[in-house]
Amino acid sequence: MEEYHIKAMEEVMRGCEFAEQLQQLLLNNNTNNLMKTPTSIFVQHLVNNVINSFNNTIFLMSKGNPSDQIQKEFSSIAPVVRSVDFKENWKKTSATRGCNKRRNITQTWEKVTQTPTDDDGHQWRKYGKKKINNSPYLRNYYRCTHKFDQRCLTTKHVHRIQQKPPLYKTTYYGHHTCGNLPNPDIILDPNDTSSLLLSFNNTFPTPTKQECPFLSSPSSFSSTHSEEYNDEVPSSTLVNTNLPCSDLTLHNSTLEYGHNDMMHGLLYDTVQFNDDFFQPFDGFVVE
DNA sequence: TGTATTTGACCCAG
DNA sequence: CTGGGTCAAATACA
Repeated sequence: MEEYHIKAMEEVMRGCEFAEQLQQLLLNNNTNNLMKTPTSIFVQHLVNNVINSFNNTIFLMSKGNPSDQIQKEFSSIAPVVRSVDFKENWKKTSATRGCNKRRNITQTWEKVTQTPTDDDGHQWRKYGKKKINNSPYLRNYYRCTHKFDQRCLTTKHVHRIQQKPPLYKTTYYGHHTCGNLPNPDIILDPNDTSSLLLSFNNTFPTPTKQECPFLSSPSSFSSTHSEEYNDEVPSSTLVNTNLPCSDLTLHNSTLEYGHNDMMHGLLYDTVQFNDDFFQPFDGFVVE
C-alpha cells in the first residue's frame, strides 16, 4: 500500500465525516423548524448523495488493497463488507444481549392489515413479543430470515390495534439487502390504492454482482404506475432531472426514494413532506 | 435432528 | 426508573 493511497483514503474518510456532520446539522435544523420546505428536503437529498458517493469511493479504494491497515480503516465505516462469518462476527461485535435497542434506523414505514401475517414477499423469523404499555395486545417482533446468511438487518413489528374488525399495524425498519426481493405483484397490488410507485432512470452506474458481492438484485420496484394510483398526488408525472434516484415511492405523506449504494446495493431513504412539496422546484419537472 | 417459536433476561434511551 | 427492542436458552414442531 502506497503511503499516498493511505493519505487519500484518510482524506476521503474525513470528507465523509464532514458530510455526516452537515447531515446531522440539517436534521437538527429540520427538527427545530417543523415546516420543511422543498428546498431543505432537496438539500438533505444532496447531502445524502454526497455521503453515498464518499462511501462508494471508500469501497472502490479499498478494493484490491486488502492490507490490514486499509481493511481496519474501512471496517470502521462499512463493517458489513467483510467476508468473515457474519453470525460469529455479529456475536462478537454486538456486545451482550439486548444491547441493540433502538438502532438509529430512520427508514421506517407502516401499514395496516386485517391479518397479522401479511404476505409481503419476504421471509421473517419471529424473535420476540412484548406487552406494550397502554395496549391490551402483544407486539410481535420479526427479523429477516436472512439476517445472518445475507446480512439483511431488516426488522418489523406487528401490533394489533383493533378488536373488531381485527386490524394489525406492521412497522418495518430498514430495507431488505438480502437477495430475496419481494414479488413485484405483491408490492404492486392493484387493489392497493394507498401507494404510488414511480420509476426513474438511474444516473448512477450500477455495479455488477462481481464488482460488489453484496449488491442486491436489480430493483424489482421498476414498474410504472400513474393514472390509476393518483389518489394522493396530481395526475402529473414527476420526472427526475438531476437526482441520482432510481425509484420514488409515495405513501401517504412520506416520499421514499431509492439510490444505489455500491456496498449495500439499492438503499432507500424517506422524507416527510407537506402539501407544497408538489409545487415545481429545481429538483423536479412536472409534465 | 434441524428449524422455528417462546419467553425471561438484559440493556439502553428517554 | 421505566418502556421497549433484542438476545439466547429452552421448548415445540415437522
